[in-house]
Amino acid sequence: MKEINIQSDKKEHIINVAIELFSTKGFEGTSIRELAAKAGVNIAMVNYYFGSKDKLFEALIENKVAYMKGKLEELVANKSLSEIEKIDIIIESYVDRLLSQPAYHRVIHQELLVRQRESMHHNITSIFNRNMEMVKSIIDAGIKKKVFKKVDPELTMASIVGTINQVMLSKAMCLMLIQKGEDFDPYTDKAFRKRLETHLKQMIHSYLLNN
Amino acid sequence: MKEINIQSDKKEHIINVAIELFSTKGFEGTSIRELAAKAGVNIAMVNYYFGSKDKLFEALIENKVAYMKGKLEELVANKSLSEIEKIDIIIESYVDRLLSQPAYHRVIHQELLVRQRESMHHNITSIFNRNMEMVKSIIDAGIKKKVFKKVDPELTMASIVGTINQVMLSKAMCLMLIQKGEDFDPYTDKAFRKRLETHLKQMIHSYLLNN
DNA sequence: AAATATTAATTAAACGTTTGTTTAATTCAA
DNA sequence: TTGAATTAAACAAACGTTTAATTAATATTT
Repeated sequence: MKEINIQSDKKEHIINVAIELFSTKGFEGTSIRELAAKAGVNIAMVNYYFGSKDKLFEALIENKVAYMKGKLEELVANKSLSEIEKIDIIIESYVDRLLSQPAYHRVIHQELLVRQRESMHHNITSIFNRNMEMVKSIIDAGIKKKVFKKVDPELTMASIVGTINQVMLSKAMCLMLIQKGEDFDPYTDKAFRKRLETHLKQMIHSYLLNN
Repeated sequence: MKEINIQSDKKEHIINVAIELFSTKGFEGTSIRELAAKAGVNIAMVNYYFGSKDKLFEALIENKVAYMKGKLEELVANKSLSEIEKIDIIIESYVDRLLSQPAYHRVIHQELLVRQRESMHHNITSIFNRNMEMVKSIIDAGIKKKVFKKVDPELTMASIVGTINQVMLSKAMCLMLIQKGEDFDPYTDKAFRKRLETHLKQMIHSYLLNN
């Protein structure tokens, strides 16, 4: 069984090590030598598999970006759910997605923050934009039905994602925020995930809902 | 008049060029040669003034970090303002501070995201922590007086800062968010600033206030 | 089934650049 | 004339990448 897709396994292993290193040292701050050493492969293997350091980075992004692709479209089209239920599901899935892959999302976050590789920057923003359109259409529908107040749909989206991103920004800051010791890991802790979900739902509910 | 503090002027000029470059290319992604060229000085001048690239970065951070230092303490102690008025002032000053220096705060943001220079990371988080304590004390006071609901003070802070950070993350994404063209600059536009302030105040009001 | 040929995976070494930093000489200002 | 400011050149180290040789695995032929 081990023999099946050895190359893919090794490629994926390199990608996973790269995510870990890029997330804490940045793309430019990580050398191929360091990456190869930590992954336990020869320096030349990275270029052998991916062609270049830049292409490794592209492969890293595309490897996981498809995740949750059609899910939002399904959710919007679903007619058996109310608008606020849809918003709740979005909050839950965003929290789940970001907290379960903190290193990967920190890499994406970096790429959004700097503008070194313009095409990749564009890829990420356009994906985010599509998600934004979906959320906006849900909020607009809620406003039309007068179950939602006349809020700012775009900035509401920014508040949901921004709150989670703020917590994901730095483990050290997150620990300060929730007053825990260094050994505590907020991103795997179930109770913290629940706390974040509850806060977001309550805040967004009181902002969106009439009465 | 020009002759007064030529060195400080030049140091500050280098710092300002560095902020611009670091914010779009990252610290590791910016070379001293590129920085010197853009600042119109010799390569050796950077080390002559700051000692090293790392120390330039430290100087860059400390140069502006003191800004708004005591203001929050004053605000908390002020007895002629209600809790919600204090929160509003905090929102206004955060929006103002972040939007008027987008490049600088993107550099800080990067340094929080990666953990290359541990001591600087620690400096930034501890400053943020002090601010957080202040906001928390205001919210706690509001809860005690029963003008605020029993909310999550820490995550409320995360929502305020996180919303602004989300908008500051990428100009391209911000433009998508607010559906404007490439030539529009959201960070200098007064109307956008007002829009962000209004959204934050309304959201936080409906979350915090009883009735 | 064994031997051979072919392709893929892996390696150590070297490549030319670029990096941050330093030197030693020169210009400028007090 | 003294000290600071500025320069061009050189430094070693680290960078991403390539090469050429070797080992391992797969396919083909006897």
